[in-house]
Amino acid sequence: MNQRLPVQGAQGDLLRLVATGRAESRADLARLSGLAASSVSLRVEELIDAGLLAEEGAGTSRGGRRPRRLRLSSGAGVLAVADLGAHHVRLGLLDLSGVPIVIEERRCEIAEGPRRTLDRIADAFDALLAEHVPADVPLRGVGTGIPGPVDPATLRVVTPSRMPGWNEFPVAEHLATRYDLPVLVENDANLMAAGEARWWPGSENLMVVKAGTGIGCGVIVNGHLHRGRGAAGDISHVRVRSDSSILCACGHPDCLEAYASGAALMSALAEAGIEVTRPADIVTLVNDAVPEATSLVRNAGRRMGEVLTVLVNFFNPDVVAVGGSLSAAEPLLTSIRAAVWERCLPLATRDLEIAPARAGRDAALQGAGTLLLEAALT
Amino acid sequence: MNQRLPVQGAQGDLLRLVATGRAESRADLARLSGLAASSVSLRVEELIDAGLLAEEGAGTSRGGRRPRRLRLSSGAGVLAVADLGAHHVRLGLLDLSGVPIVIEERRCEIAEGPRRTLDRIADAFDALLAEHVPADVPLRGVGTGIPGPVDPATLRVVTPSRMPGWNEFPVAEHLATRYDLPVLVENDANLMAAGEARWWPGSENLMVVKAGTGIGCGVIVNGHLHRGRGAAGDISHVRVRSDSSILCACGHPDCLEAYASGAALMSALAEAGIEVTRPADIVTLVNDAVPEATSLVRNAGRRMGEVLTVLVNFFNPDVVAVGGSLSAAEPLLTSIRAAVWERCLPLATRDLEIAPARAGRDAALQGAGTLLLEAALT
DNA sequence: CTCACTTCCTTCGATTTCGAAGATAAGCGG
DNA sequence: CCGCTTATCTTCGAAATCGAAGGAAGTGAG
Repeated sequence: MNQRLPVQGAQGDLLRLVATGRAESRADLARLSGLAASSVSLRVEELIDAGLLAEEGAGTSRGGRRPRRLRLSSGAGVLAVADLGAHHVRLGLLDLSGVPIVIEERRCEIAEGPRRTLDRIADAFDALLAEHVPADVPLRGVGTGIPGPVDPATLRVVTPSRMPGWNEFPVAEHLATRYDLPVLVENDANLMAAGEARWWPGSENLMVVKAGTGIGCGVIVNGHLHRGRGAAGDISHVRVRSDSSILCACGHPDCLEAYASGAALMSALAEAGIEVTRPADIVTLVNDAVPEATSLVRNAGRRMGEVLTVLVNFFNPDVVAVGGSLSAAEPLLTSIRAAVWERCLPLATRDLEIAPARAGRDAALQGAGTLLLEAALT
Repeated sequence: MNQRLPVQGAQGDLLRLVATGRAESRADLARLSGLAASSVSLRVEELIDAGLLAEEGAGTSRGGRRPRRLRLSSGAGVLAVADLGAHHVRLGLLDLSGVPIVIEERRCEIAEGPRRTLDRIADAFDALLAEHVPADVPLRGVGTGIPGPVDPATLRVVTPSRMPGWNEFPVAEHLATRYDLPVLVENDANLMAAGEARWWPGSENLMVVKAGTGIGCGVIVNGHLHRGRGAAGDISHVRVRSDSSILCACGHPDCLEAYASGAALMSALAEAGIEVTRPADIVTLVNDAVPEATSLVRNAGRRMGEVLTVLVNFFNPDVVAVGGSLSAAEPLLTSIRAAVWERCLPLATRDLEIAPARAGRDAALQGAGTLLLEAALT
């Protein structure tokens, strides 16, 4: 039903390796795919004839003949991706290697419900396609990130906390009525993790924490997004050790989110008489050395670190990447690190890197691109 | 260097599918391996000629012709596996499908150091081989479980807590001097998890908790043992919420192990004037309805449940299997369940099964068999 | 019992993949 | 400039794999 890329057999694997940037030459492909060099040459030939791959000059020598560089042909197709937030949507077009063609941000109230929101996104896609993509370059896939849990089996939104009207809405089906293409619907933190993974080559196991208004987390195991039964990666409703007791929106007391999320920090600041409207404002306050803000952020980092301690011991990742708008506040990362180093097993922290996210603002869109390419090739 | 099984190419995959019990017929193999039915027939023919596979009667029809059942030939080889504890070792021989040929338990003090201990094990292997295996049936691999952390890169023991003389000892190298074969050295909880995984067909993501003298945990992700950087699965040194403060052997206060391990329960019972020597004795007390014991076990279960809550939200497994000698105490599982159901996200517990381990006492040996077969086929 | 249907397994020619050998194209040291 | 080394890529016969077709052996409905 879905119009997939016209590739068969081993071609898909080769195309994927080039698209994800892991391979740049026929020799790379032979090494990474496990195929014989001769077979690789044959398939690459076919892919070039089909207009999907292109040769582009020579790469740098590694001591012998220089490789002939391969890249995805710009006519191979584009992907339309979006990342939905509470009050805005970030969306754009990528080529098949995940490189942005155009990305923009629009206001968009998720509370307007799924139909209007999704139609707005689709309209925006159509406008961008008309403006930025030649008519003969095909759209190969459509994907969106959702700020709530998505059931991977049905691609529906399930029990979202701040998305009235979205519960059990069949997002993928709705988009599929407009696009006869592979459709991706995924939690936003998961997309961010998938996007971040490309920036940590060599690291197979990652935790990616999104510290923004809420606290999200995505998990990469063996280079692939781990979904579990659909809810994997949640860390925001872990109970933290505390003297006081705050009731979280989820109905349980003392969730991490109630202490360390951007939303929690903003209300704590309000109580101290400092009004802010976005988590990014907290970063500004910290940079301006407002003591209340710094202390709050440090506290949040320590609490997040205590939770991460458990998960680092258990999951033992290579990297914990911290992103989201709050992550720009230096003391956050410092406090997370301190808590994890102090409490974790030496074996677990031996080669662990706790670092700022590398993918930047478009991490989720890039992740959507990666996963969509996978879907279009399978 | 290591004498591997005389298989090449696709033969290994097919043999593995039969050995692990996932395939019983050529048709199964075709479905699971992705090979064409004709290719499967050819390879199976070769494996039968090589004496590795055997045909054995007919299976049950699924609505058409009955399949011709395949099993590993009994002459294909045996595996020698051991599971080392603090004061004893459980060891035996398995056929290549992991079915026990002979298993026995011997006293053995791990504190005697690695050389004497490992030589004892090897002597026991040799004796069992001489007695139970015809001389023309080859030994295909040797493996042992270690009650401490094992670095998967070097197969050495690293910073074990109750194994004097073992730190940094190259266990695999030492065994390899006696056996020119694939050698497996792995943490005991990991082996147990690998063994348990076979008993949960259809479940790809498992947590296996071993509640004995200590608290161990192994993780199966996508059907494979997750090692992380070598320390994955540790849950015993997570900080628990507590009014009091107990210093754990690891140097940190309030580790789960200090509250909920068999060792911790035994010393708590001793304080109440009830002397026991093994965690299994606690189970007896609980079954005899000794109130102190029941209350302690219930408390331990609750604490373990609180820790598992975090991990279930994060990892979102299909199954949490609870084994180890303490797991025979009913209230343990009940309290774990109660804590997890109460606090976890509905999406995470929707289809979650928290159940007693199924593999029984030989779980670790079976796991060693599974992993060794893998090693012998790669 | 017969007939339609399903599943299992094999046969055989077409296709794909492999791998050894060689051609091509660099870097490097004298 | 010239050999020596390294790496990339192609050629071509051998081997593995595929897939369509068909035979074998069962189930179930009428």
